[in-house]
Amino acid sequence: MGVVGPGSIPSPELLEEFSQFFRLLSEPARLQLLCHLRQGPCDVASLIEATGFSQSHISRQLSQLQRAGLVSCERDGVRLIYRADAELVEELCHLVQTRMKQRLQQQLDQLQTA
Amino acid sequence: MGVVGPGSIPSPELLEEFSQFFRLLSEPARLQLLCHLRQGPCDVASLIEATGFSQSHISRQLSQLQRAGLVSCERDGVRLIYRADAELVEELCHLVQTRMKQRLQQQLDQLQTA
DNA sequence: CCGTTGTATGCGTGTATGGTCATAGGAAGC
DNA sequence: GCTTCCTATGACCATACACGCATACAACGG
Repeated sequence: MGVVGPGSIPSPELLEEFSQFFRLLSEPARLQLLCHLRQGPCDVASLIEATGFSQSHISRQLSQLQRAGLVSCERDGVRLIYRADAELVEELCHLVQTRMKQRLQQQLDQLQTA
Repeated sequence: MGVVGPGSIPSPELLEEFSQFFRLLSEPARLQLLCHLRQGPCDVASLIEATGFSQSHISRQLSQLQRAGLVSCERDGVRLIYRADAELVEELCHLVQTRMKQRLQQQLDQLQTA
C-alpha cells in the first residue's frame, strides 16, 4: 500500500488542471446554476429570475462552465438555451455528501460515547 | 422535460458546504499535500522539503484540511505525523480524470472527423 | 436597414485568501 | 527552572475573482 514511488504524485500541470476544475465547483453561484440546469434545459432569463444574479454575472459563470464542458447551449431564436452535460457533477456531489454524512455520524457517536 | 420539483435544488446552506469542500481541492498546494500524504503518513519537515513551501504555509493548509477531516495527525515525540484520511479525494480525482480523458478523446475525434 | 431583444464584455470595486516574515505557543531534554 | 526544537498564529502584502454597471455586439422582426 503506502510503499509507492514518488512517481505517483501528479505532475504540476495535472495538479493545476484538477484544481481548476474543483475551483469551478467552489463557487455557490456556479453550483446553483448547475443544479438548476440539472433539472432540464433552461434559458438565461429563467436562470436570472431563479438566482437573482445580474445578467452579466450569469453570462460569465455560464461561459466558464461551458469552457469546462459542464454545460452547453443552443439557440432558440433569440434566446440561448443552456443544458447541463454533467452527471459527473452529481456523482461528485453525491460522494461529498456521503462523506459529510459519515463525518457527522462519527461526531455524533463520539458525543454519545463521551 | 425536467418536470422535477424545485425541492431538488439544494438549500443555500448545503450549496455553501459543497462549495467550501470543493474550494479546499481548488488549490494546487493543498492537492499536492494530499497527494504526498496519500503515499503514507509523513512528518511536516518532509512535506516542507517535498513541496518547497514555507513552514507557516504548510501548517495553515494542513489545518484547513484537518478541519475538513481530510487529514489527521498524531504526535511522534516532538514532531507531528500527518496522514491522509481520504480515499474520497482519490475517488473525486479519479472521476475528474476520467471526465477529462473523455473530453480530450471527444475533441480528438472531432478533429479527425473534420 | 433600424429598432428591439437578448447576450457578451470592458471597467471598477470590494472582499477573500494565497503566500511570507516574524513571533508566540508548547512539548521534549538539560 | 531554562533551552531547543517543532508547530501555530498574528500582521502584512499581492493577487485573484465575484459581482454590478454601463455598453457593445449579435440576432431576429418590422
